[in-house]
Formats: sequence, structure tokens, C-alpha cells
Amino acid sequence: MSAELRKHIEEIVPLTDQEFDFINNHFKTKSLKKHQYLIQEDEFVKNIYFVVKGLLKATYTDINGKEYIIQFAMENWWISDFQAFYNETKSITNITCLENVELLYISKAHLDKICSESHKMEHFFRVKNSSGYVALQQRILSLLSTHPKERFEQFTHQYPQLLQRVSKTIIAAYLGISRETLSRLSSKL
Amino acid sequence: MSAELRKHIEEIVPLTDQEFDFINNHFKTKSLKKHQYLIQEDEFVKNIYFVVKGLLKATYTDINGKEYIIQFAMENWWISDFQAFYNETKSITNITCLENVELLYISKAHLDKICSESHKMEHFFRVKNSSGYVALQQRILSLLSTHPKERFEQFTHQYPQLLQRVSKTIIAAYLGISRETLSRLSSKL
DNA sequence: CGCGCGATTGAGTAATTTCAAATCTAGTGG
DNA sequence: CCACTAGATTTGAAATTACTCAATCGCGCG
Repeated sequence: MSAELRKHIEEIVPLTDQEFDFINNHFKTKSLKKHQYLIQEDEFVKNIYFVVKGLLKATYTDINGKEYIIQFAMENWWISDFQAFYNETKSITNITCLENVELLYISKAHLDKICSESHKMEHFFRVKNSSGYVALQQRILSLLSTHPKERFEQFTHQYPQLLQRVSKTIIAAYLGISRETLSRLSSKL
Repeated sequence: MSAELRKHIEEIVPLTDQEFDFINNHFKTKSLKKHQYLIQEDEFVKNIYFVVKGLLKATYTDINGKEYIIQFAMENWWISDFQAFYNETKSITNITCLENVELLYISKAHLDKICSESHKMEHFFRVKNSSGYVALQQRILSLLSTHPKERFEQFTHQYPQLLQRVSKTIIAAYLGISRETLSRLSSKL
């Protein structure tokens, strides 16, 4: 029984106790320690994960071994390799824990089941996905139209908590700039 | 009665004639000529648009007057300022026609209505939104991890039709590089 | 105390941008 | 059919920006 998940869903759709029980029964829990892998490259991705506690990063590593941050996930965020999950293909990303984490997760079959049996949940995920889409468009626009300095300022403003919890090196990999450049930038603020 | 829309929806959910009629009745049609605006900066955005025929671009213009392409939309794609649409705020983008265009459109109220009255449509848009999300993650990864040359090659491979229909200047604005750089790049292929 | 990781700093290099000018192309009207 | 124009593309050269590589610093922890 996860109060966090219920509260998260009810920000979009109110639920009866029965409805929430039904939903909740399709989730399982998982705990991981800092540095552990949630998803590794080349694996099939069976689940999406809801973060109850902790912080993770999803990364892509190029042929030169350079790492790029696709997304972070902290409390009340969802994370997975969504491409691999939806298409039922192998992951090209790694997801690792930046802190100890507590997760809830649901398989694709169960997700499809609760969505088809509960119109409310179908609605919930439609709305979540559309918000996510808009957020990614914003990130694209930021990558296209702003210089590193401005991008870092936007990030600082948008995710002040992450600034506390994540190393600058990793933030640089999220913003698409080198750690040295980010260092020079942040000393100028 | 739009055969294109029906076919598009039925790629994800099969519909009876009655169901499609119900859905179709909530859409209206609109035609625009090349160069005309579909959405202008600072307007409220009441609708999302399904492209039956033609090609459009959604752009953001920065304080220096430089233009960045947020998205293209051609046949069977959806377009709007989704941020403004979902949040019911004013648009910060312009959407203009790169060709003569035939559109179907639906308001937020009607969209919410057909989704709440038809579980199938709620499902359809959930799936569409999740595919869109994955596509944007791919674009972000491409912006983060690849050089202009590789990015252009990916684009060429992914959207060969757009290469024919859109000027290089505009493609450069989509890829986040200057038109001169793109020109130098494409001569090296 | 010393190790290790992250952050910082400096110097040189590589890539892309900017600005300006030249070239090419398609459409229009005479 | 040709000349003309507007827009798009290409080319060149200089300037800028961020990157790479290497060395150093700083701090927390065993």
C-alpha cells in the first residue's frame, strides 16, 4: 500500500479505495542501493518504475565511452527506458541509482490491463504522457536556442533540488556541455 | 468524413462506424495556403490539428530574431503549441504553412469529451503521446550526443521526405546548426 | 596521514558561428 | 525566349566558443 502513489495519481484523477486497491495490486516494490543498476544496456525492459524515494539517472554511453543523461528521476517521477519498454526491444541505456532508492514497478502487461480495465488510469497516463511530451519539447528548445550559461541558469531555476543532490559532472552531461565548461560557468555567477 | 483520420486512429484502435461518426463529429476542417499562420505568438491555443495534407512548421523565435524549429508536421501528424494548448496559456511559438494545408482540428473541451466518453479514444491518445515522448527523447539524445554531421545523416535517414520538401535553411534550424555549416556538411557527402 | 573523487584552472586546439560576398535557381513578366 | 528578381545556397575568412588534455586543488573518509 503506497500512499505516495495514491497521492500522485489523485493529483489527476480521484480514486475510491477499491479502485486504488485494484491498481496498487498490480505494482511490486523494489529497493536498490546507490550505484546499483536498475536497467542495463542490452536487456529487455519489462517494467516502468515509480520513484517513492531516492534518485536515479538514465544514461546513454556512446562509442567513445562518453556518457549523456537522458533523464533524472526523483520522488514521484517515473523512469524506465521507455523506448525499449513500449517497443519491447532491448535497452540502449543504463539506469543507475544516484542514491538508495525505493521503487514501485509495473509490467507492460499489467499496465495495459489496468488501463483497459480502468478508464481513469488510461486517462491518468494520457495526461502524464502529454505533460511529459511538453516537458521534453521545452528541453529540446533549450538545447537548440540557448548557450550553456543560459541553459545552466534555466536548470538551476527549474530543478534547484537536483543541484544539491547531483554532482556537477552529471549535470553537465544532462545539459550537453563538458564539466570544465560548467565549472567555468558556475564560478561566474 | 475523413478517411485519413479514421485510418490513422485505426492503426491503434479499431472503430465501428458509429464510434467513428461520434469522434469525427467533434472535428472541424480548415484549409490554409503556403506562408499563412496557423498559430501566432501570444495567442491562446484552442485546438490541436491533424494534418490531412500539406506541411507545417512550429517555430520559436528568440530575442535576436533567430528562429528554431520545434517540430514539423506532415500528413497524419498532429501539431499545435501543445504547451499552450494543455495549459491553456498563450503561445510562445508560431506555426506556419510550408505548403498549402488541409487540417482537421478539435478543441480541448471536445478532446476531453471524446476521451471521457470513449475509452478507445483515451487509449488512442495515451499511446500516441507515449510514442511522441519516445520520439522526443531520441531527438534529445541526438542533440546531446552527436556532431552536426551525424545529426544531419540521422535526419536524412529518418525523414527522407522532409529533405525533399523543406529548405536546407529550415532543416538547419531543426538540427540546431547554422545554414552555412549544414551547407558545408552536405557537400561532403 | 594519505587516498580517491569531484571540482577547478590553464593552455592549446578544434569546431562552429558570424559576416560578407558570390553564385545558383525558380518563377514572373515583357 | 530572355531578362529580371527574390530567395536559397554556397564559399571564404576571421572570430568566437567550447572542447580536450593535463595538472592542481580541496575535501571527506578510512
